[in-house]
Amino acid sequence: MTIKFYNSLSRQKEEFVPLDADHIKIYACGPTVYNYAHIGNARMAVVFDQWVRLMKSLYPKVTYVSNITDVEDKIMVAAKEAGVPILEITEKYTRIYNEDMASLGVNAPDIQPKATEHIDDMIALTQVLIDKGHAYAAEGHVLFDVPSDPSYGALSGRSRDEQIAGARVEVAPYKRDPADFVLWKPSSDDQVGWDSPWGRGRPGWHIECSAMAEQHLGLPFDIHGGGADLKFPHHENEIAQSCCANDTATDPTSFAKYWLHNGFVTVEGEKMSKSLGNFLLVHDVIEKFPGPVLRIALLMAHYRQPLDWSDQLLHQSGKLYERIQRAYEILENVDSVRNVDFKESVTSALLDDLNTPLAISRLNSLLSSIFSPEVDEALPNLKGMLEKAIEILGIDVVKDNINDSVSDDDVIKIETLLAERIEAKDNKDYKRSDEIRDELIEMGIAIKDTREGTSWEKI
RNA sequence: GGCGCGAUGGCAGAGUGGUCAUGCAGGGGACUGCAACUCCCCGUACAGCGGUUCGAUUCCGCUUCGUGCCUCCA
Repeated sequence: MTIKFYNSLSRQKEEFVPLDADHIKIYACGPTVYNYAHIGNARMAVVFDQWVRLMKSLYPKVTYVSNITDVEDKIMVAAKEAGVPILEITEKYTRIYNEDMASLGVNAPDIQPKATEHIDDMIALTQVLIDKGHAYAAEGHVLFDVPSDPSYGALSGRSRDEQIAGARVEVAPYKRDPADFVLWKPSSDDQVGWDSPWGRGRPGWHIECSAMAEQHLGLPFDIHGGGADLKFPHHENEIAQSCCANDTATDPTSFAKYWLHNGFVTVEGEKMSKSLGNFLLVHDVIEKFPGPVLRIALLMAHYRQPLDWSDQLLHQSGKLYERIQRAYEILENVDSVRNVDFKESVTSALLDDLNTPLAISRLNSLLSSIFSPEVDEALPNLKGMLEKAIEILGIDVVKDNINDSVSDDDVIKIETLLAERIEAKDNKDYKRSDEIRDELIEMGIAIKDTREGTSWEKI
């Protein structure tokens, strides 16, 4: 019952050994809230929700922290464009993010800290770095002194020389070293800012996660995660800040022991990103597809692999979701028995670096067994296995209440037509019965004949 | 330019040194008046070239192609 995963820091698959098996601590970098979340943002949320579900099924206590970045230059731009206060933007999109993720079956993090509520912590951490000679103030900025960190580059596997060679941005004149990054920057009067020992300003991006992770989890903690594009520079810089502040710069694991990174969602092979403009908003997609279908789609590929978003992916996910719903209908009056064959279970697939594609294939076999059980006596066990699988995969199986949206008048009309159709069928007047079916389809109603009679459903 | 990842049947996507992935799509059949659902059957997939091996899709090397990070990005 041990978890294995690919640790980005060691670049190999390892067995997860908790720092404290009685309390697992996980941090994952959350979104910057200035717009609707796109599918790529959702992948991060679903992947780490999946990790946390697995962890919570194995350990007595798990604390999952995932932040909201609510101070950032892009937010300031968005607020200015909309002509509203920053808070209005950040509150709106934080709420929408949480609602959208909930519709995908993502449980809220145990703690969801906001950057603006930790400015003091960031200032304090920045001061410590200055005091210890790892940071310096210059022209209202405070910069992290990268050459002062002997382990810098441990996560991303880059030497400083490589970065300089590849530097595509002009180096600010106040930087001592081109690789130095901002911990604190000055704000003009019309920009959001806080008072600090270095004047009125705002934090750089990386410092917030160092501050919030330490504040809420303590150091070191077990697992730190996020999207693969955060590995460098964001995560690299977090390690530098936290380890240097704690005089443990030579040991990158003194911040977080393991690092997990999810791959990207792509569209026609290219990364879905805001800059390319090829992104789809979760908010829009859930208008057309149930949340669980999106979640299944996001779990179709292994979390470290790219996931190509397409209509066919959604179609396939939708089919699986229908099969799950059908299985629940079949099992409606069966008592479940929780007695899982662990070796071949969905959970055991997840233990191996969160192999969701394998888990889904096992779910499919399970569904087949439910549709055609060797003996009916097997059903209670199968139901138990299904419930366990669905629970750990976070798939909300909701009975379609879509028929509720049909008006009472229409229901009467439908029932009348169905009664007429049964009569026609009894008289072997199949021409008439097919006509009735066509009429219903025109009304947007699909029917199906079962042993128990005819059921109908809004399309 | 530096560092990294990937290449599996029409599509998606696991996995393995030597017998099965799985799903979607497609074809055939069973069931049903017909549909739908469900069930059964059907495709000699592992980029190319070398090497290691009794044996490689799986290990090693090279080539080609694709893609990611190095700039805000999950």
